[in-house]
Amino acid sequence: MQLTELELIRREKLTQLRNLGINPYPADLFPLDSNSKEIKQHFEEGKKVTIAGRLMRKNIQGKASFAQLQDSEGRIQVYFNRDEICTGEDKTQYNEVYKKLLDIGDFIGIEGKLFTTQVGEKTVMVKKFSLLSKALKPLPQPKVDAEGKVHDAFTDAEQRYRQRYVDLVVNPHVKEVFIKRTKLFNAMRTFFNDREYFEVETPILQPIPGGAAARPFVTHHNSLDIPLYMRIANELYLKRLIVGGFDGVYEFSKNFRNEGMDRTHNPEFTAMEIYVAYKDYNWMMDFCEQLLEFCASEVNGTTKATFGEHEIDFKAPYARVTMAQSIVDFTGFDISGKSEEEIRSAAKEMGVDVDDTMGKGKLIDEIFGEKCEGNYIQPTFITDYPKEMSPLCKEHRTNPELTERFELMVCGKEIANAYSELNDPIDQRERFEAQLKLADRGDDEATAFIDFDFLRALEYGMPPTSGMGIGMDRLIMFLTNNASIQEVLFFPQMRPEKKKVEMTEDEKEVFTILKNNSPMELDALKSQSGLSNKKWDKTIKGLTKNKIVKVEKTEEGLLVSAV
RNA sequence: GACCUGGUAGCUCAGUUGGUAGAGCACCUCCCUUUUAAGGAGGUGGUCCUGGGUUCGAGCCCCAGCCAGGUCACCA
Repeated sequence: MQLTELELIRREKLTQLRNLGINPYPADLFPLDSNSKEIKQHFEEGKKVTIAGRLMRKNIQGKASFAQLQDSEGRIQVYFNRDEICTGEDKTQYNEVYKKLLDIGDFIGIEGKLFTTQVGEKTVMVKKFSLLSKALKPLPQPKVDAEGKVHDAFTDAEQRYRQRYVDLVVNPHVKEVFIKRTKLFNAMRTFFNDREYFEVETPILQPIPGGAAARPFVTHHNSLDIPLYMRIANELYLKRLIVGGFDGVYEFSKNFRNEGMDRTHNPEFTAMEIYVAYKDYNWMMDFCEQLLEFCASEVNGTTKATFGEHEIDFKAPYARVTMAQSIVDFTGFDISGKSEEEIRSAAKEMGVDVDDTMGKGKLIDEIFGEKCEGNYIQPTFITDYPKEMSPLCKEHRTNPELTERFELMVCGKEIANAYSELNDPIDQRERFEAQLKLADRGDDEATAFIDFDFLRALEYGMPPTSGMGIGMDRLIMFLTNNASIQEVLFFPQMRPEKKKVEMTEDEKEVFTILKNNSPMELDALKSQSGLSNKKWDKTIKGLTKNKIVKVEKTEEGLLVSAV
């Protein structure tokens, strides 16, 4: 492993610490009794505290020094004074251990008492400190100046995602995003649990990937010798539980879709799905806006949220527009009662890209997606979707071409999708079969599997039920003003890092030639290697740099020898 | 998948027709007992993403590739 100078220095310090009898990775617990936040909130002059955290700044002024300690709650200033720490003659603890052997990033424990400095900063006067864990790699050290401007921030997106631990240590705003993420989950749980809906878990490995139209990941179970799919949705399992007699079930579902990755798609993402018996989609719309209003204020302390250039407000109620009306609003074209061909040619006139594999529902969806969707900035329910694109949704009570479905749009994106669930087993079977036909016709979004066990469950009877799914990642993006899903996932999927080879192929080759004839003349070695000038130069420099070979000038000329 | 932009020190970034690789912070040494992004003085530190090519000479130009970000397309 090639170490940088900074890493070598820190490793050397490990040895020096051990020579002083200090274990840089002690096993015993550290009895902390406070933290940075508590100290600042309940500050008492002279109070004794025991705290621990990472050393994040050292500002040494001879025999005194100010430093900053960062713990899970934030940072607190600590004051190291030589004569406070070393009361006797031996000043090693301050002069050597603190000043020289402690680095930014090291975990230390501190016993001290609180005081206020002359400039009024709440500070811990260190009486005793101990090393809890030494950091061998240097952290980036962003700094904030008096005007609040950040210098040297750790900003490279690739490095931040690949090394999220570093990102979290040095970028407090990043940590804040994830705290809000968890607050959102907690708020939703509270909202559901208060209404006595029941949190459940359903299979992630499924023999049939159902409940959505998406390409699944496939794996294989050895003892059963069958393919298994990682779930793309949990809908069909939750409905089985409604059949089984639960009145309300919900699950935070990690779903997996084997599709492209971009700033709004990660191969694994989190959806929340909830199903409530004896309800319909009208009830669910009321429920949804109450839920989001509650969640937004739990997360941000207000129902308002800023997203890019938009100010959005999650305060209920939200506008409700039928899909047909929306298309009239933005295109002037009325889809009601029109045939597939009429809609297709209308779409073409509007400049919407359509083809012959598209059925009526898909055509309408294309028009809506192209012309309408992006216009809804404030939370808006779009209702009554075409039947063809909603195979799990109950037919509309007043129009057999439509379904009782809504999606909630925010900033032009869908964040929730809900139905009056289809509970007619015969209709459901026909809809699945229609999907198969669409799939055969070439629509790769149509579901190509029929879950017969799900149909069997419906045949035992499912009460009228409304269900809703919410894209948790997208919702938290809106609540934290992040345009990229990677910013709201701790560990977004990345291409694997290439590992660096110790010796290049050329270096190996040259070394092999040399090993059998060491030492040999440089020119001879060069011509035997058959490398171009440039390549030779790079190779021999690489080898000498890593102290694998040595070049010496002698009376006979340049000699290369293996080390 | 297409196009655009980027990849240089631990971090943030400069780098002139193509002519000895730079700055700030960090780090190291010395001085400094209540400071607050940055006290003073001196110093160390480089696979310029990778591989080819052009050239006397490439961080820079050309070709191919890798990785990331963005825009679109596709997809919920």
